[in-house]
Amino acid sequence: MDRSFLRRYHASAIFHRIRIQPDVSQREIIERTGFDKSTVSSIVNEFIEQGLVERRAKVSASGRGRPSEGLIIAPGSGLLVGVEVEANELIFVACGLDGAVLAERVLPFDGQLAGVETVIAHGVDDLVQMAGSEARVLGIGVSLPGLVDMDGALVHVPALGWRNVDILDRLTQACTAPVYVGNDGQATAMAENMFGACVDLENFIYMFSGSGVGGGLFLDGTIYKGAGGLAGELGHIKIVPQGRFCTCGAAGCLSAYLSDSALIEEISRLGQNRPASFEHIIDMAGAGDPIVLNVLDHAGEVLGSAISSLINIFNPPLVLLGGDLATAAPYLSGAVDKALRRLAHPAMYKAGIVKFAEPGVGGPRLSGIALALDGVTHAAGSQILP
Amino acid sequence: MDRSFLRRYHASAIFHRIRIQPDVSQREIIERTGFDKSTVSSIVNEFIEQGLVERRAKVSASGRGRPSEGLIIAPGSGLLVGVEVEANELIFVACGLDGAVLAERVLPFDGQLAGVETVIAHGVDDLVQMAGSEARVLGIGVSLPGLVDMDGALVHVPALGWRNVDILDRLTQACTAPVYVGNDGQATAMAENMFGACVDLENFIYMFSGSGVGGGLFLDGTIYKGAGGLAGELGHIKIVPQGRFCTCGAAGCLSAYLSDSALIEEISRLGQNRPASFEHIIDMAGAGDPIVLNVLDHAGEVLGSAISSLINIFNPPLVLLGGDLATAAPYLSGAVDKALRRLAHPAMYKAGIVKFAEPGVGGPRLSGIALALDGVTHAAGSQILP
DNA sequence: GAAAATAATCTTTCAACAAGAAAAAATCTG
DNA sequence: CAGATTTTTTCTTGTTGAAAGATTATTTTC
Repeated sequence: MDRSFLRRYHASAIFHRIRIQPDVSQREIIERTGFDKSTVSSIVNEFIEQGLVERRAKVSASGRGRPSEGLIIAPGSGLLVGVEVEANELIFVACGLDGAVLAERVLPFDGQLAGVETVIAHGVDDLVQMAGSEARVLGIGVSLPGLVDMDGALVHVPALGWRNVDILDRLTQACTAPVYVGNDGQATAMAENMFGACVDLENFIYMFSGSGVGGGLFLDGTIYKGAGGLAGELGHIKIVPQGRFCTCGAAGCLSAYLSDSALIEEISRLGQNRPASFEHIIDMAGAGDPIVLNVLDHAGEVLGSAISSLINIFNPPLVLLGGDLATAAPYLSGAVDKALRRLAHPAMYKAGIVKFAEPGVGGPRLSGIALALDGVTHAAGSQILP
Repeated sequence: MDRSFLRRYHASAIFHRIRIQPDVSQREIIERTGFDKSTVSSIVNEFIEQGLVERRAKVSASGRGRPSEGLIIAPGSGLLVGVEVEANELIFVACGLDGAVLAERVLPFDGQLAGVETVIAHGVDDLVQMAGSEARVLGIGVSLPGLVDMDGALVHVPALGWRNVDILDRLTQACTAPVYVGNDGQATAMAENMFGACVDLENFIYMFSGSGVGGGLFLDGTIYKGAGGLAGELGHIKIVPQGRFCTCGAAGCLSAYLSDSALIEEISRLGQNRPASFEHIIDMAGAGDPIVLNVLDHAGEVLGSAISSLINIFNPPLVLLGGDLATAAPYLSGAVDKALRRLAHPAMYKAGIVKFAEPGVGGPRLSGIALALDGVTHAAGSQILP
């Protein structure tokens, strides 16, 4: 820990406070963070000099005394690009440092490993054109549906069959701005903390489903990565001894009961209609298909059991469920709640501790942006914050 | 984070470095921690002035140049007392700040809640007499076999039937030295990090069994307590859907398959001999009792499944198994290893990632001491470190 | 218009790290 | 054996950055 650690810590906290609470005054920052007024004043002025933060008169004439001045992240002070790599598409999002979305684009993706870095680099360039901002691209965050180690290498992407790809190196070569990569579960958890349902929460567990089941552990204010960077593989919690086989090679994993393909398999095994996709399952459930409803109910039970383990392990104030879990919320939540009441430790379970994310809002689409913003504000060598 | 945060951080790191590596030189500290030589010199000298640290000429004349001076924690610089509360006994240990055990005593315990604080306070006083040290008692750490919240209140002790006891307040009233309380699993994990198998490990998961199954999560250099202080209840991970009933009220918990009483039940259900205790089980296993061996093998399988979940969740470099799990290691490890190879994610599983603690050594007996030392060196208001 | 209230800044002080010189204490070398 | 060399530790000086208090700025209230 070197000399300027405190300065960076304070600067980062103040920056994010302004970001998540636009129009805060210095006094509010002081109250909330407990930092000294001189510290806040000095750092805010440094930000303003850099052009990172702007002041504007507060609309609300609050009372007597000198009115406070609102602080906002200067909209044109920098550009972030987020890329979400999925099995069959690439989602590009461009944001200001304040997290305001400026442009968005989805490209189909064939899953070819050869040349991905070029495809992504071009996609980023095109999106920056579209965004039409003069601001410099400060960081590119790439969220990946697989295991990403501490060095930014992809260990394994089950959905695409990739193994041992030094994706960070490749992307850094191909792109002109600094690149930050990460696991999708971890990145989405970060996004939920930065922009979504978990702003101002110091501890929560995030879990999502889709082609697989993943998650992120947000502990004491940051993503917990574990010794190798791979922590948070919540889809491979064992829930049934000698249970169904999973893509990871093991048996009885949560993912083998909850992923889209697992649900599709189970529904087609029990009935005569094979759903073509997860959206189709939701349609069938909406139409009242009893087999689908039954399968989803059982999935909810299994999910509730896994969540109760997580609650007993982490004693979290919130477990947030996203991705297709959030989409299926109406058909899962009953069984989940029932399982939780039965299985979670009474001292750690409280009603409302498990929430479904708003489908489509905030989190997932911004997972790449979260990686970029985290990189830009925290990573060593980044020059954005003092 | 106030001004002296860095000083405290540095002082704490230097103190513990000297503690776990007696006879280090300043230069070694500098190399290991990366702190500046001035910082180390200044803090070490402050310690020496306080009488907390002593210098002594190093025996090994290493080479040419000025020989380094070895630093040790001054043996008489302070006394710590650790108390471990168990279902039927109280274990008292007195140590110096260096962790050297000076006295030890075990008292039978009737499990009565009324007056425990007095019993413990007297036990502490007697032990301090026995230790025969002039040093002042700097802290008393009390390790409790139940859920301890952030305020030091006991939420629930299943083995004793206690609920909602403000044990910290009571003990603080009864004792003359500062008291620190904690959950046994968390405290033992701390002890393993301070004195045992996990010195210098930043991340590991500790799990133990006995009258119940518990654990501690050591993440990024500290015990993770969760939002409410209750994190680490690894005994209540669900491993079997609709499984055996557990003392926590749920079903299918690991504890219901692995605790001493669960093993006793299972063995007596399958055979005609009911073991009187866990020690008896080990004797029977040693004698080659096929039923006992079979039950332990199955327990190992179940344990391996739970550990594989933990590995997939935390990506830890080590999972340490203590308590009666360590005692039963010869009869468990085969099944555990087999389950791990089958169930843990190949990217996160490495041979040797799961270890059994040395039975009786280090960890458990020092769990109270770990709480005391942690309190004395980290807690706000403690005046030992600057 | 003066007083009171509130927000932000400025000035001074102090703690703590940082860098380099110097001192201390040994070994090596000719 | 004397001086050179090496290594460890301390001392001196400089700089950063937070803490505290006074000051300034800007409003409302009376």
